[in-house]
Amino acid sequence: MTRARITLRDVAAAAGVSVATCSYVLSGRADRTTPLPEATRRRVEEAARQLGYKGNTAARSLRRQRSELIALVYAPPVGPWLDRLTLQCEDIAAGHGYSVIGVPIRRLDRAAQSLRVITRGHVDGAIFAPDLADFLDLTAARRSTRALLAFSEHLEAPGIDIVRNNVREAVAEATAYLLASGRRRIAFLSHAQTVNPARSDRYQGYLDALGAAGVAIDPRLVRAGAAAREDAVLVVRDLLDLPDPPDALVSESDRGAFAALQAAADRGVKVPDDLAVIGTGNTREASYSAPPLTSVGMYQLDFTAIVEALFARIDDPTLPARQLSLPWILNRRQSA
Amino acid sequence: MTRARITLRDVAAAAGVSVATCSYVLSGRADRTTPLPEATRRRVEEAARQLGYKGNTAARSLRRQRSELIALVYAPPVGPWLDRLTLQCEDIAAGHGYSVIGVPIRRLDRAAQSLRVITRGHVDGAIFAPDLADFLDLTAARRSTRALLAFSEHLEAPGIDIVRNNVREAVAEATAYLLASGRRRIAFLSHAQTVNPARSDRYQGYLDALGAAGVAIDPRLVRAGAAAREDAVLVVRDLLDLPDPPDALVSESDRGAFAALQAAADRGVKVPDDLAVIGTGNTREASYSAPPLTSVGMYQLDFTAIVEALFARIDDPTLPARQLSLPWILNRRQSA
DNA sequence: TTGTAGGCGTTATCAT
DNA sequence: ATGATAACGCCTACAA
Repeated sequence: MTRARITLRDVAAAAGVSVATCSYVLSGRADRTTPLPEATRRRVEEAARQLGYKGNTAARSLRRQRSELIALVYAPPVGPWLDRLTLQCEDIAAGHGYSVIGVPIRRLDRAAQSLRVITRGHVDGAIFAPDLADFLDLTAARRSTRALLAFSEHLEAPGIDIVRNNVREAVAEATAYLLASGRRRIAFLSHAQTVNPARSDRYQGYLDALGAAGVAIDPRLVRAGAAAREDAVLVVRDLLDLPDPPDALVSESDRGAFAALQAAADRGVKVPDDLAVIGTGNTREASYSAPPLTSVGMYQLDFTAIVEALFARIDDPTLPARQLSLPWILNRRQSA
Repeated sequence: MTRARITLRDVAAAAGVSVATCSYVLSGRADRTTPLPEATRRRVEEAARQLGYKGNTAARSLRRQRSELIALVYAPPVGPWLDRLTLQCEDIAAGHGYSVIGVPIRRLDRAAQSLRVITRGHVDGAIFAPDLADFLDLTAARRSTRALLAFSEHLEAPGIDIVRNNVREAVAEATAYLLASGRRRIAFLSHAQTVNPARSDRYQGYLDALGAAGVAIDPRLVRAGAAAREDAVLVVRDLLDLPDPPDALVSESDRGAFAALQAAADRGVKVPDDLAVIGTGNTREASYSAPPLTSVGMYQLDFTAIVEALFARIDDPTLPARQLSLPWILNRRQSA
């Protein structure tokens, strides 16, 4: 119980060889010209197993200048796609001898604290999930790690690989889809306090589609302040009580869309017949709502190339920054 | 860009003092008998700032035999309570100079891989969220870290602090609540393949309450196989189609309870009038369903004592294992 | 085929 | 009041 930690030296003593040999056997990817004889290798492995040798990450990191750890930075709550990303990260990381840790950012105003794991040099690389990198100061992180990769629509930073989701185009496509099905009074629901065209790709996409179709924008149909679900319900009720209510609604979030479904039920408005609803994010709950929510977002993704890009940069941090693409799509369900 | 990492030696050179002094100024909590003169301290701090000195965690860990990192191990998807736990962990950890990392266990069969962060000695301590510790082999983890704390109903392991939630008692209370409101045909819905009384505290709680009230168990009302939501809907529809259908339902998960709400809607059965529904877990969605779901689970928690217990054990791993308690309660909403 | 030795960057224990 | 210096445990070029 109180027995000291087993070190390489202990193993070496037990196996009757030098620590160097043990190191070669147990963790050596050293390109030795000649491999060790089977007998020695076995003796060392046996001794290590018997003693329960665990190695010491700190010592190894110090020596190798690598922690063999990558971080996945994200903002809860998360949906299925982050699950997939994590799983794939772990697989690919394992292939490189790396482990993956999660860094949940609960509150943006404490991000710096959460990111200490990165800024203090605990990890060799980090992946930033969507809707995060644009609001974070990554300079400290960039200096203290070998590789950074961010899902972001706008960020451009030297030495950081970026993944674009083409959110604006996807929302435009969704809006166009509503227009194509004959809807003309399409509302837009934002979770921000005020709708700032300059800051919202989603709103821009909405505008793009209406503009392209030559449909005038009715400012009364553009509503903000739908951050909390309760507020969103009130906002949508208000929309439905207009003398000329919307016949469709695009929400900047799935949460707002769920609120719209609820408000519609409250008012006896049928979805999708009287009101088509499209959410954004394609969260897990979208499949479960009544009716299931049509939502713009990622789906069925293969993140392999992205994770490999991170490892490529870990191997060679001087690589030119790359832009990768992972377009959002319209996931059609029953609400529109 | 390619400039080498700044080390203490660089700072020392710049400040014109020794590395020892720098170490003391920059990170020394050593209880020196006498504090350093203000002038020296300032000179060092200035030099460090100018050079952008970051420190090296690996070296520090190696020397101090501490990583100043704790892990929070959990199984997604997560609800609000894990958010709270994380937030409180981060606060308390920060007070101890520690950072928190998340270790999501996506699949139990790969847990060992995910747990390498712990078994390889990257962290000084780890907290295991509920429904995890009982299915994991913690021996490797226990040996490679200073402190372990697990939310678990049954686990008893030397040197691991345990938090009990009293799940069985809470489900019994919920069932008793249904009985008290006059329900007699109370169904039980399990997400397991078969209902194994020996392994399910929730089912045990259900049995306890029925037994105490002298209500006979109708085996037809006990259903398993409700793991996926779609399956659960079918199971509940089947229940509702019985000649003598249930007037209440206790689900082993909130997911199953949502399915019950949906199945009830499909069949025109009113909740809670014709069918009272109680879920388990008190997940975030419980507040959002129609009607909002009454659910047994944790709520409004203060994890301070728990996290502090972990740090106490980090400070002194020889502490006797403690049992802490954090009872589940019945969170009443509208479905029962 | 195996061992020796130097060093990764810090911190702690002495000296000075 | 400050500075040498020896670990911490591991990896690897080089020597034997």
